[in-house]
Amino acid sequence: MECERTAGSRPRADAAGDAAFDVFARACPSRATLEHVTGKWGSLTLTALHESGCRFNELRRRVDGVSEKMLSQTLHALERDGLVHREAQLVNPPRVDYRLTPLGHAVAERLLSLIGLVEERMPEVLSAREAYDGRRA
Amino acid sequence: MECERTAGSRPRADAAGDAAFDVFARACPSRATLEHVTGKWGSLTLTALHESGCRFNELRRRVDGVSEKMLSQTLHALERDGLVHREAQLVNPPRVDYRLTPLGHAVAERLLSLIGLVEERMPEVLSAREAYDGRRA
DNA sequence: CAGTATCCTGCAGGATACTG
DNA sequence: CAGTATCCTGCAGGATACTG
Repeated sequence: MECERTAGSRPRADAAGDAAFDVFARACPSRATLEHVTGKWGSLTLTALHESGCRFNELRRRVDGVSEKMLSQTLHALERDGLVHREAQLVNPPRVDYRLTPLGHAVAERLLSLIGLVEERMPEVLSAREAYDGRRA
Repeated sequence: MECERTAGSRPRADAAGDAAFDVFARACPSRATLEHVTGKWGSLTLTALHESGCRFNELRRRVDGVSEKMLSQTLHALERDGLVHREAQLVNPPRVDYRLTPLGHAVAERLLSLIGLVEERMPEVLSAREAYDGRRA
């Protein structure tokens, strides 16, 4: 599943006369998934669900600051990519549980490894920032 | 360097009367670095420089689709965070070389590990998408 | 409870022009 | 070559209201 990960790489429209054809749609599909995973709400949702599955409103509380709209949208994207499993019980009031799929857990682990590294090394980052700002002031 | 990673978590302004004080500035600083690293241009720049350091315009060619403005902005953010080292030679025409710092390489490796996983497992993602779209159509 | 539907706006980031 | 400065616009995403 290797392909150009470059974002703007627009494969030239070699079939002529298809001006309306969305060349971006042909861009590497893994980029979209990566954006779902690393985006602000996606990464927070993934790490929250990595701890344990839960219901919609509980998730809203765990992912502090997320709106209903964005959480719903994020969950749909992650479910569509096969990272999140949604299980709705047909009861009243409705009860819907979300949890990560095995793939979702695997992705969350790599993501947490990256996050962990950055957090560990924040002292270095912070002093680099001071040095950088000092050079300009 | 552990702290709440939740994005909207706004520590309540406990010191009264500082309405103008930017509470967001107190949010976890690692989140900003994470966004520089995982953002569209940040991730592309990091992986490009991980292969080898290079000059500005060479980098522009490697990171296909990036504008001068965004590449410049991205490099400043990564340099400020201590992930990229910038070395300018005072010659004419100017020559500036960019390369990753040791921290930059460490971060790039974890990032590439995440990207690699997602690319490996794209067949699963793609079939999950088909299933999801099928359920709705 | 678990969402969807609308409206609206700030700002990321593209296009373009200019510079040491 | 290696950038900076301006202008401008699409759209991510917040606020608000509504629903099965």
